[in-house]
Amino acid sequence: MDWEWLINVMENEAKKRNAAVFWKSERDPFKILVSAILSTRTRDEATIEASERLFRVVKTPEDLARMKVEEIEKLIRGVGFYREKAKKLKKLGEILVKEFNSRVPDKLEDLLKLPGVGRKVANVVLAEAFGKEAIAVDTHVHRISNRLGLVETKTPEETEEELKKIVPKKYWRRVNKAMVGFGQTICKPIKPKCNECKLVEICKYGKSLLKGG
DNA sequence: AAAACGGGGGC
DNA sequence: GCCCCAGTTTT
Repeated sequence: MDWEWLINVMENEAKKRNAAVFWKSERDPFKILVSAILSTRTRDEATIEASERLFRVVKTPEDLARMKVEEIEKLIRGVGFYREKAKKLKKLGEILVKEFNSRVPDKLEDLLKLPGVGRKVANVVLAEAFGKEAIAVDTHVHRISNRLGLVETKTPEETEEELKKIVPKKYWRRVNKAMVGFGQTICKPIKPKCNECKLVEICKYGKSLLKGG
């Protein structure tokens, strides 16, 4: 597989169609972490709006720790599970202050201890906030990897493991980002735009459609 | 391994 | 209005 080519195609399509990516042009690990938690089961457009409202008030873990849950709730309304997330964010602030010196940890095991942080969020933070080689498998990455025929997996965890075997490490971060943008714009869950897709010829799913499936 | 959890957008 | 999308946490 020519990974450079594959990733380029996906990146270009996403860019052309203005895929919404919540961490775009953000480099503060704390803000990336908070946005990533907000993004759980929520589209990136909604995540971006809520993040902007929240970050007008919240700049640091201390801010989250001292705010009332209801205040946080109001600011992040619009994302899924916003009441749960408000509680988690307050707790997140407290934990970061108490146990991590108000810094976002850069180790997977530490990140996974934080409320609202699972594998996907943790890997986004590692990749986007700390520039580490990590693959964050959300439903886009999972779906596209399987459609293309890169992997044949049932769970996101499997997808992460399999991708790590076949994708050269230096491409991990780009593959990550590229597939999310590509999934939002072309390779959608329902009605993917295979007729506009530059990858149909190499895509297991696309080829099966062309045959008349 | 499976289910619970809540809100928004497309048709 | 109904159907579909989107990870973490708990059972």
